[in-house]
Amino acid sequence: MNEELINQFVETWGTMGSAWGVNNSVARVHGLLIITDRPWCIDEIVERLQISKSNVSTSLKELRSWNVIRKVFLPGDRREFYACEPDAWEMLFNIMRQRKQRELDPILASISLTCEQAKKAPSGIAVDRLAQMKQMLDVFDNLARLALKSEAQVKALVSLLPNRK
Amino acid sequence: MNEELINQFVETWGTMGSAWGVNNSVARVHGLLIITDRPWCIDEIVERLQISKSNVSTSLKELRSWNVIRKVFLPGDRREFYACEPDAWEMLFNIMRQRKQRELDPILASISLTCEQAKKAPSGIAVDRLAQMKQMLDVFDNLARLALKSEAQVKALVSLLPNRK
DNA sequence: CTGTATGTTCAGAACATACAGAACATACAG
DNA sequence: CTGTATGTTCTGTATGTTCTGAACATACAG
Repeated sequence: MNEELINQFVETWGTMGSAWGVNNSVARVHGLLIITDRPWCIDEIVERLQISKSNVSTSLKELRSWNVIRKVFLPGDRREFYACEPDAWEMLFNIMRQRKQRELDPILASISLTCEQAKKAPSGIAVDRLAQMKQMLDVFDNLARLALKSEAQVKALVSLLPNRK
Repeated sequence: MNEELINQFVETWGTMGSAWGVNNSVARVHGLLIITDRPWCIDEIVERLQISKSNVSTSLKELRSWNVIRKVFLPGDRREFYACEPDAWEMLFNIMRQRKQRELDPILASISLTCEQAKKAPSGIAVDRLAQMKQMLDVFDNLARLALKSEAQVKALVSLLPNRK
């Protein structure tokens, strides 16, 4: 078992999480499940990552809410194990779905409202600037919708992209 | 002057910032510059947003580092004014450029390294899972490269997207 | 039932971040 | 020069987040 490489990946994944607003512990647990590709139970994770059981429990709950891990029951074992979503793109889509819903949709609603009001208002504010922002967010919204509606096609499409030398 | 609508937008932009890992004050200042579309000096921002001068100064510095605002000198006024990048897409590209450089590139480098080592190693880790992750990050890298290399085309392309009803 | 294994929630400690105000730096007017 | 206007950096405090260990809940074996 190549402990050191696992650590490397887990810490990288943790760092990446931090950069994107995901708690470090949560991301490390996720990283562990990704890189080892086998089910882990809480106490094994506690032991492996040297963090408290409550922290692991909370992190797993968080990961479940993003639909990127699932419970696995091993026959003859009372403990609950967790394994990560096996398809990386599927994982990404699940995260996108959640983030769009939690973060993009409310913002878009709010900006649209402001935009509407601004058109009627006596003004003094940059109406077309505001419209530009709304338009940009709309584009994201549409891209996300398209991608999430046609997951298979997106997967196929990205595989056509030129590889960097 | 429509104070209330400005507040609405500024707070929304601040909230959005928080969701994407940008400090709330930084995002609010940015929002103010976006929505009013005219140059502001520090003390005006202090007065308008009711935050300290040091906070505004730091926030402006941060925004400058993302290349989304620029200094403006008004004739006959010693103060430094700031206005935001006038083109929303250009603003987005500038942010993408910075985030890619600061966050994606280092992660990609680290994962690539781990991936190489894993191929040679005695294993026990999920090599193909790791490769899948690397491949996904590569796709992002390529997409970002393409977009940033052909900004005009991207702007043209997104305008073709279907609008939501 | 009862005791043990397992998992979750809670409360406070440790840590990190954000912010205001003070101190400092700079540059210009007179 | 000197004093004032303007901006930046520093420092301590307040606020918020994360993490641990303990308390609590649940479920199963015997």
